[in-house]
Amino acid sequence: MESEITIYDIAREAGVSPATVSRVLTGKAKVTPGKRDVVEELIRKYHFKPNTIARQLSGSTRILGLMTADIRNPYYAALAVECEKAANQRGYTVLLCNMFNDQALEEAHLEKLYAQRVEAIIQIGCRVDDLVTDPKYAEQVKRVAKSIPFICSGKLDGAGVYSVRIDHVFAMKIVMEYLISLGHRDIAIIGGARRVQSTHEKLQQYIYLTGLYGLSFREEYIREGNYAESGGYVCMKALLDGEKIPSAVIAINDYSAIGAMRAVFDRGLSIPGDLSIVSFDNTFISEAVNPKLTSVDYNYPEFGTKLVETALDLIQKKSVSQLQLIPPRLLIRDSCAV
Amino acid sequence: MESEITIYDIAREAGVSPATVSRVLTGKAKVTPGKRDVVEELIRKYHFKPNTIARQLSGSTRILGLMTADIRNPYYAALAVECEKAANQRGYTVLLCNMFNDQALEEAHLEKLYAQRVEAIIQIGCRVDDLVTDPKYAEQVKRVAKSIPFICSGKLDGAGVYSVRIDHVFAMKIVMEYLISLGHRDIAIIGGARRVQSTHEKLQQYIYLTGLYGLSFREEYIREGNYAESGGYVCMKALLDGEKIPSAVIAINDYSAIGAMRAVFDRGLSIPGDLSIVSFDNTFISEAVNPKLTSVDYNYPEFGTKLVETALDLIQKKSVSQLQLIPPRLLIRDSCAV
DNA sequence: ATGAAAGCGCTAACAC
DNA sequence: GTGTTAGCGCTTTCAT
Repeated sequence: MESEITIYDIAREAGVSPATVSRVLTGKAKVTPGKRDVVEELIRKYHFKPNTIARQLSGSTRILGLMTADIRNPYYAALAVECEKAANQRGYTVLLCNMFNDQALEEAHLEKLYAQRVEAIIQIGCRVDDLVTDPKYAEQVKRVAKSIPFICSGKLDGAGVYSVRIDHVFAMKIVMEYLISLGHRDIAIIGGARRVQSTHEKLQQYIYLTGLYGLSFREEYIREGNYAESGGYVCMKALLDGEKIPSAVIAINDYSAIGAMRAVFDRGLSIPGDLSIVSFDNTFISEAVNPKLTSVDYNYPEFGTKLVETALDLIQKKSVSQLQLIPPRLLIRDSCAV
Repeated sequence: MESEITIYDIAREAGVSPATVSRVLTGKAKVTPGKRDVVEELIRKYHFKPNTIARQLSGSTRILGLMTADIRNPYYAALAVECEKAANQRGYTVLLCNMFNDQALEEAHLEKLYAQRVEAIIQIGCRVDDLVTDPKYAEQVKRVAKSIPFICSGKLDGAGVYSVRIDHVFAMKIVMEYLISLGHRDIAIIGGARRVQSTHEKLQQYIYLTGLYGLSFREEYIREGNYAESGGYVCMKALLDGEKIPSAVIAINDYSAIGAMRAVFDRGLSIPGDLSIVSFDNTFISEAVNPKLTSVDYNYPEFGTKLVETALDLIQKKSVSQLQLIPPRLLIRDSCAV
């Protein structure tokens, strides 16, 4: 481990001032070509890299804080990666924090990002997903949002933060109308929880459309679950044991869908022969299972880009709409039939 | 957005010097209880958080750089998350960089982490996976490794870096011996590429054990693929079209396994009835498919912890073995039969 | 125990 | 254009 070289070393050897070295580094000011060459030559010679920390201390950090519920979940991974790409393209670095769906970690990371002086914080998942906002967390966020723009993929009532989220009402609409167009009248929805805003919106829309199109409405066609494979399995099992088996099932996400599929296969039934399935999220899972899942795609590149652009606009004090909706689209594959 | 409060503000209001505020912040020196209380009260009152960047500039950063091939891949996600946990538990923060399997990004991120003055760099995936090291990259790493410890999950010849990796030879051994104990004699291996060190080791061991146990050896039982679902599908398809269909197939990872399964099902065959399958990686995919996959688990918590501990030992100038092997284990589920 | 002051490595305002 | 000089916000000697 060697001691590190600084702009002073370069300046001394080049016979110029540190400021000049800084100028060629930033490229923001004119430098006589001759001197510039000498300095650049030295930089190359020593493989000199300016200390990012020092730069940040006397300027902006150009770092965006990104808090995700759990990066191991493909939904979050896909979105996080798009945010990272979008940020990088715009000259920003992303500092990623995993919350593991743990509220204590969520609070700790928020403080950490603030202490790190990131220029904006983007949160996807955890308490910003709740239907009814936790006032304690809203209070905490409100405080940091006074000095740093805060953008989330859900909502946080009372904190005055910005939201960029999927239009879940529309998502449900395209799914239902697709199934209806296929002739389905007995449609169930499984796997999510009402306390989650996105699921709540979908459920509301499901009920509304059931009425609108005069479909058969049954309480037991709405089955809450844990968003995991196990939840989908349990829900579908119960559905298959019910008095009237639906002809189509909407799974709240891909995990729930594969659990549901397993329950169907266990019963010796086939998909889409005996039962049609649609899911939300369109992670790689949709492509990987057999049959491939028809799924609602959340348009991750656009979603991530919008999240980041909103953050950057806010950093530049531009005025931004408090709520922006991303339109999802249906990807038709092989899991649905009449 | 408000201007930010500093230790000077706290010091002034508390009637002490900035140094004293710093002392209560770090907790490394004695402060008269009375003064400490006043300062702590003020810190709470203003929700003051010391600027991490300034702290880093005059001290250590306590940041570990983590470069992953692609965090969307569950294998990397699982490992990255364990590294993050291990680091956090030891008072370190992780700066995550995604390389998207792109060599230009790999180089850029390496430089970025160096410029960021992380205390050590851990790389999982990309060129450290190559069987034959890219001398250009080795050179670059060697340079940064002069001032920062570099640890990887593969190898990098000539760069003098540290390796913590899976014992792939042993991994292959437990898989083969398990299949042999079940009575299989016609075993194929699909999905990986020889130019990848881990796959190369497995293939060597496969050939060795095939000879040792007198199994039927056929060139066409070794089929290279792209580590993705599509590769597994193609390989299995070819195997099913071959003159002698194997009774068991070893897939290089879970993705390849599900592709292979799809090919088997397409053919109207069953697993494990007609064909047994084992995979490596044991990501959540193994649990999610039907039948559940018997898979080699890479012991992610231990793997991640060892990676981080090695980094921290190196930071503290402790002497560490250049190569450490993590023993994998076989998780038996439902995808194998006689 | 505590304050004054130097310094971490860079950028930027200000002269020249 | 370029050098000089202040900071950026904190930690850490060094006195006292």
